[in-house]
Amino acid sequence: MGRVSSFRKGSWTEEEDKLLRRCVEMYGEGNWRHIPSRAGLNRCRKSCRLRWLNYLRPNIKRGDFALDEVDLIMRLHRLLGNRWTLIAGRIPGRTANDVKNYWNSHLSKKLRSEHNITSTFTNKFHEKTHNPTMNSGWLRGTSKSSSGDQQPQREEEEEEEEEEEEEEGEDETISSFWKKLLVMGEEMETNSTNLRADDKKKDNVVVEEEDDLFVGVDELLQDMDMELWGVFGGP
DNA sequence: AAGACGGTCAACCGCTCCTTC
DNA sequence: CGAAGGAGCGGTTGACCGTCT
Repeated sequence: MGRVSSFRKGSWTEEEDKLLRRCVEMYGEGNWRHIPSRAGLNRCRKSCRLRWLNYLRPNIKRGDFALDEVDLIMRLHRLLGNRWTLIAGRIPGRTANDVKNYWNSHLSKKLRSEHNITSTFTNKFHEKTHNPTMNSGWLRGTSKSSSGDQQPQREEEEEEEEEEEEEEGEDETISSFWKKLLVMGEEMETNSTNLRADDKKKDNVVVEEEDDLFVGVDELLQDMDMELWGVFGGP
């Protein structure tokens, strides 16, 4: 019904920020449908939510990314692909939009230039990590479409890939690596779902839990890296 | 000095997923 | 079980700013 939206668009004013902040502090996060009217804002709920999440929420870090943050982003992106909210969830104080922007403006270029000088096998790994089917479905364990019947199919595809790889003469480290990757991805998805549920209850609790998770994932990633480098023939 | 160009970031859009009935 | 509406996500856009020529 091609009605032109009457909602205001574009940059937020200080006054609008103030109204939104006060409203969220009063009524809490969530129920974004009611926030605009409660706050007296002529903005759509999406716009309000985004503004709060990316800019107004407490504990948001601004400014340059630290080296360890960049390192973690690169590792997690290798593991998860463009799952920006999952990646941002492991980096306290950073939003998905921040991470995505930083990736697009800094890291993707860096990666591309490194990409050009890596081996053909590295290319193969990258293709798999960035496979659209994996990005859209394989980690979304809670989704209707991928919960029951998708996984076996994915495993079949994996087996086929593994067979191909064996035919190409690459050792079985690769298949165990991908199996581990799948399991880890699912575990992380579960953790993140739990965190999101908690997120709605209490923000400061989330920060603590995320810190714990941050450490856990980092250790796991270090383990993964050992295998990864083994596969790549790196250090 | 000024126009062109490229980089960054906030915000929007369209789609998918989840929840409720 | 399916439909509808709400919530959330990732991709893309466009304005702004700094640098280069």
